[in-house]
Parts: sequence; structure tokens; C-alpha cells
Amino acid sequence: MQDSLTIGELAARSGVAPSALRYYERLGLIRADRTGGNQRRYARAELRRVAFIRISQQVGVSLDEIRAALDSLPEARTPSPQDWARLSASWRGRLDERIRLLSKLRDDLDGCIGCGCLSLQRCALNNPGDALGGEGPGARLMLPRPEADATA
Amino acid sequence: MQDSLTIGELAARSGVAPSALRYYERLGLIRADRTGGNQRRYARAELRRVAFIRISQQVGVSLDEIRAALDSLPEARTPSPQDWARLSASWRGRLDERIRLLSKLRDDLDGCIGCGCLSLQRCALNNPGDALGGEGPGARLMLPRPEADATA
DNA sequence: CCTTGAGTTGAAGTGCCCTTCAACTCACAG
DNA sequence: CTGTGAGTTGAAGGGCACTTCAACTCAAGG
Repeated sequence: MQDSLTIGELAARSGVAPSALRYYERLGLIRADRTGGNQRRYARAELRRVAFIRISQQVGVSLDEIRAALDSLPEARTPSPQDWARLSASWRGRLDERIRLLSKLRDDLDGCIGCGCLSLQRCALNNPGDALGGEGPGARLMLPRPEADATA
Repeated sequence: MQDSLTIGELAARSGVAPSALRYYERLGLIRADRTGGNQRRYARAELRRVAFIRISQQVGVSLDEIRAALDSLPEARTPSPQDWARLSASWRGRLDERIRLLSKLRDDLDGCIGCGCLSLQRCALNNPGDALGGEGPGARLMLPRPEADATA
């Protein structure tokens, strides 16, 4: 009942598996103090960081970008509500864009279904300027899977 | 200028890389005839299949599920507009759900930003019944990245 | 003290969706 | 007929976000 949480406690409270928390730490997304016996002890503030990470993932931001965002927080002091608000607000455009694209896809799909033609190339694929762009080599997951786990 | 397309032509017209098309074929998502020299020749209808695949991915459906959906098409005849409409319509709920979740996330985020508290756990994480659920072992990409490529 | 559940590490595995490579063969314009 | 760009294969690589494993050590209740 102190001011710090074990990894198990943080996992339970955040809904993120311990293995994921360790992974986040390796990536520099969160940090932990250590006990004499080398066990992690998390400050309460880390709970908020983890929450921000999960939110950001739902927005569709990669861990690498989340790390960059978190790096912009002040190191000296505990981040203020305004700090968090600024970070969250920075995802707002991303979120809007994602919603817009999916809504457009829904409309296109409705149009196709409605007219029965389902000329998908015209409706939804052949609009390169609009649709999702991606660059560079290496395999990426190009398109989203909705399933995720907030409680496991 | 015949009735069939080479893999390069299909790639160009669909915006999907040849390597991806071969991959789709391995997974049983598309099929190709072969020339005497063992090269793939795609019927025009395959273009529509590929379009459907890409659309489905945007909706957030896995290739495995897409394969299952495509398997439900009649094998005897070329799928009719109604066949495609049925398949597309079957994703409609998924799409709606995704849009709904993202919209809710946006509202939550606005709320948090608005009040400055950013109590993310209450706002957006601690609603397990609502949020994205996932099951089973093995690493999955839990949350979507919007970037994708429809023209490369 | 001692047991037992929780925590530690690095390395390897998993699932998805492809891409890249090497070492060929094909198809067609000239 | 020949050169060249396009196509073929299986195997391996790659990025992401983790999980799993083995082989330990810690922490705390009885």
C-alpha cells in the first residue's frame, strides 16, 4: 500500500500484461525504480503513462511514435494535466482522419451494395490520393485489425 | 490485350505488389491459370477478388476471414453483383463497430482534454465491456495502424 | 527458517502480412 | 535467334507487438 506498484499490480490496474510492461520499458516507453533485490517498483505516474500508451494505440499510433511523444514530456517534473492534454490533443487529427476514411469506406460500400455493381475499383480502390498511403520496404501491417485486448 | 492478365498487369491494375498476389494465391484467396511456360494468367474476375480483399482489409478483416468469405462464393459460375454485394454487406457491421469505437474514443479524448484531468483510466480504458476484446495466446497486432498502400 | 508465489533475465517463439533473394525460365521485340 | 525484361520457385528475412520459456532470485506470511 505504498506509493509504488509492483509489476503485477501495475499490470492488474492497467490491464496490460507484465510481459508487455517489460517490453514497453525496453522500448523506453515507461520506467521503473528498482528494489534492493532488483525488482521493479512503479511510481503512480506510470499508470497514466501506460494508459496514454493504450489510448494512443487505439488511435493507431505505433509504439515508436508513442515513445517520441512521451519523450516530449518534461523530465524534471511529473507531467501536469496540461502536458497530457497536449499529447492527447496531438492525436486528434489522426483519429479524425481514421474515422473519416472508415466512414468514406462505409459510404462507398453502401453505394456499391446499393447499386449492385460493386465496382470496387472505381468506388474505393482507385482513389490513391485519398486512401491510405504507405512507403518503404519491409513488411508492414497495412490495414487494421480491430480486435484488441484491454483486460487480459 | 487478351482476356487474361499477367501478374504484373494485375499488380498494376489492383495496386497490389506481385509478391502479395503470389502470397494471396498461396493462401487460397485468388487463383490463376498457367501458360505452357508456367506463368500465371489471371481472368478479369480476379481483379474484383483482389479489390474485395483490399476493401476487406480496410474494414479490418484478416486474410483468413477474407478467404472464408471468398470460399462462400459459388465455384461453378462467375460471381454475380449480388454475390459481391452479399459479401460486402457482411462486413458492414464490423465497419460500423469500428467507427463507433473510434468515435467513442474521440469523444472520450475530447472530454479528457476538455476537463484537463485526462483521467484516462476512467474515461477510456476501464470499460472492458465496451472496448476491443481479444483472445488466445500468441502475439497479435492488437490495434490498428492506419497507413496502408493502395497504389504501390 | 522455509516455503511459495511473484519477479528477474535473455533468447527464442508467435501471428500476421508480406518482401527479398538466388537461381533460374519465359515471352516477345528486333 | 537472341537479348532483355518479366515471370517462376522455395526459403529466408523483416517489422511490429508482444508472449513464452528456462533458470534462476526475491519478498513476505506462517
